[in-house]
Amino acid sequence: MAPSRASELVPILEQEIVTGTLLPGSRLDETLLAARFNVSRTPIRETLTRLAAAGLVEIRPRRGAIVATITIKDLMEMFEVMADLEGMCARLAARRITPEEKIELAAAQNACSALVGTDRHDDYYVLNMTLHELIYKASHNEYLMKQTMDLRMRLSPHRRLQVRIPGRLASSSHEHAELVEAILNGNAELSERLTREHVTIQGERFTDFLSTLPPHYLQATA
Amino acid sequence: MAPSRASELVPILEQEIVTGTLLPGSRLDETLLAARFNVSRTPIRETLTRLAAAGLVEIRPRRGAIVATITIKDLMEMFEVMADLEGMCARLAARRITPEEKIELAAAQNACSALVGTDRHDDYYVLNMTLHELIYKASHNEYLMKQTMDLRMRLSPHRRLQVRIPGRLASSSHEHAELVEAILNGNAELSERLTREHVTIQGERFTDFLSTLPPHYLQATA
DNA sequence: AAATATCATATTGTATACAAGAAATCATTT
DNA sequence: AAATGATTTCTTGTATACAATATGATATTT
Repeated sequence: MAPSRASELVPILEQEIVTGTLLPGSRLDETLLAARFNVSRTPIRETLTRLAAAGLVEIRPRRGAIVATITIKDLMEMFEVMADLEGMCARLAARRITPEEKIELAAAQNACSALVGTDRHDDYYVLNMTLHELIYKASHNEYLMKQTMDLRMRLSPHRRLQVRIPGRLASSSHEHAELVEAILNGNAELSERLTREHVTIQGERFTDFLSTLPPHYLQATA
Repeated sequence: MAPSRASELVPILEQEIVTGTLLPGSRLDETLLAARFNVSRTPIRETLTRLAAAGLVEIRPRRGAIVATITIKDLMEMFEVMADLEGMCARLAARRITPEEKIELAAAQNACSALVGTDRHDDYYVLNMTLHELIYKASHNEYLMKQTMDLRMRLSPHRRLQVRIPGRLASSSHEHAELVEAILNGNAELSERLTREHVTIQGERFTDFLSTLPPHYLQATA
């Protein structure tokens, strides 16, 4: 069955927004997009509607669509929820992880820690993502996994804001090691707590984070 | 600014799905809906796309839209996440509730408990909803509130399945009293735990719940 | 008679045409 | 020269027309 054009376009634009090729605030002109993909405006509109539902695009009535912007307030609220969702994943993973998944998780942790001290930040980013996704999966709750990955996707256009903190990679890796051990040991409470602390931006790190924000994040909600 | 026809139709169909006027599995014929609302198929399609993104409608490529069905597995997973989201709301509410919100919460709790022992189940349902929403609001995390209410909405077409358990109303009210007290006392950990236990279907109640399910919930994912 | 293949019908997905509202430009006034 | 108002242009939102696929009915074969 041939998929509709609209459903083919969703992941393309999604990717461009998530990776930052299309920056928050960019206008998404229906006619231009239609010309670019050689389709009419109809499937473009459907694509934009879907991306809007995922929170990646903002549709302002009669005023067109833009890549979703976000305020510092939104960002803080989403990180707060992200910490809990990931915490829940870890808690359930500690209870439900299978022997096969344990092996995968341990392998991912080793691959990750092997990159500490190197400058291969992009590789680390990918492996880090894999590690976290293995934990989501081990929760054996697909709905939770989807919600968590959706929020992660929605945050990702803004993620690079927090990558720059010096020494973060090393300490992050150490936190991972502890967490993976807790999950492998089946310690649900500890796994949840470690994850929340790992994801939460707290104390001085939070001030550092705020200071790196471009000013437009501080303006009021659109 | 005149809102678009599509955005007007979303809450109408949403309501009909949530209240069960449109039952899970019902076909949503574009032409029929267009005739019913005196619009063309275009805004109908946009409406259906939006409802699909919210999980209330299932769009099967080239095969039309139906009111979303759900399997027992989906239902269990969603309830599990719901327990955590509401727990998080309660935890944050205990920390952040304002004096004004405390007064509202106490009032809602009193109104709720006043109905225990009566047969006004519909009124109780509404007040119960209000009480829970006050807690969401007191979390002072709008994103969390929205996510929680979205999931609640998505579950509501299937909610009446669990209402029937005898004595549930009384014990539910007692749990509320404890919870409200914990929030008013600022006891975050206790508030979270009580909420999770309140929302989670466990032990014998779970078996009761399963036994009330119509058989089609047990079939494999579509 | 049951099963399969073929054809007709109906419904979805896309393109285009049209209508209505917002933004931009230009002229006019102070 | 700046500000305000009217007009034009451009973009979105809706309707309709067309194309492509799935469903259902009919006929044919075993």
